[in-house]
Amino acid sequence: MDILIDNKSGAPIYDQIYTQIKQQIISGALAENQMLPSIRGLAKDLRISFITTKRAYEELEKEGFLYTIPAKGCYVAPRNVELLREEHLKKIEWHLDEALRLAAESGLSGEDVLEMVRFALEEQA
Amino acid sequence: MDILIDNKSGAPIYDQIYTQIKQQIISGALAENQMLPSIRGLAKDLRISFITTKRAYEELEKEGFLYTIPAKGCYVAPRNVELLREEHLKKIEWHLDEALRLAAESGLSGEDVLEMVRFALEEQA
DNA sequence: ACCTCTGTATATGCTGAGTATATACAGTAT
DNA sequence: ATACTGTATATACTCAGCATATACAGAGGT
Repeated sequence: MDILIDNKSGAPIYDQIYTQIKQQIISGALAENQMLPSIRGLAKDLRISFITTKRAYEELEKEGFLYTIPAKGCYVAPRNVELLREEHLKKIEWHLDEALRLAAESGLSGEDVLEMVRFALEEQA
Repeated sequence: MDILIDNKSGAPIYDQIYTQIKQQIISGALAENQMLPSIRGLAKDLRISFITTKRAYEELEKEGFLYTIPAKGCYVAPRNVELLREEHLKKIEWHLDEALRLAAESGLSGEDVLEMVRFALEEQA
């Protein structure tokens, strides 16, 4: 497990850990159901509090990248389609929110936006 | 000039002022070169510090929505409002298209997306 | 049983960004 | 002169975010 903490990076430690592990899971460098380093072991390795590694793991678990068995360890979650769907949904929601925000700034109503969506749908078809 | 401050909204006061004036400029409710209420007058009106109204005006000026003549007043910047609206519209369309594209990839129907928009609209309100 | 490993839960200290403010200043107009 | 404009600087308060120590509870090998 190679995690590098860059103190100059400005990014929070827990976030650096979160990002690097997430990448390794997505890239397949970490196999499904493989055991991850313990939050305490990794913390000792990086010379930080284990609460910080725990936070990174919590974040990853919340997003479904790993699962935890108390008193045993943390494991890479089997990557399923649902997970990717969730990510997609978040992106879609973000785009819609952004569109609505801009619409509000331009004085457009929600109904106007709905109309634009219907129009775009017809275009597609 | 009708500005409403909602203390329960959670949004900062300066931001509420900023957003409402910006909206009125973009929508055309305020004409080009029209004089805006003085930061002090508006502040007195809203019963807040004039520093807060100043901050809203500063933000608007930084984005080019108004210009200031010291010791005289603040004025709506001459600006092709139509052009600005067009830019906004393009952005909105792009976001919607992007959302629809991702939705299609996830196997969501157009009606699903419409439902998401309606939901987001309720959330906003 | 015991010790040591695992993850969990709660409470604490610190820091920085964000928000709103008063007060003193300087230019314009009547 | 005075009554408006906007400007500049310094201050107080709050709150979210980050990292932490300490105390707890279950699993497993010696």
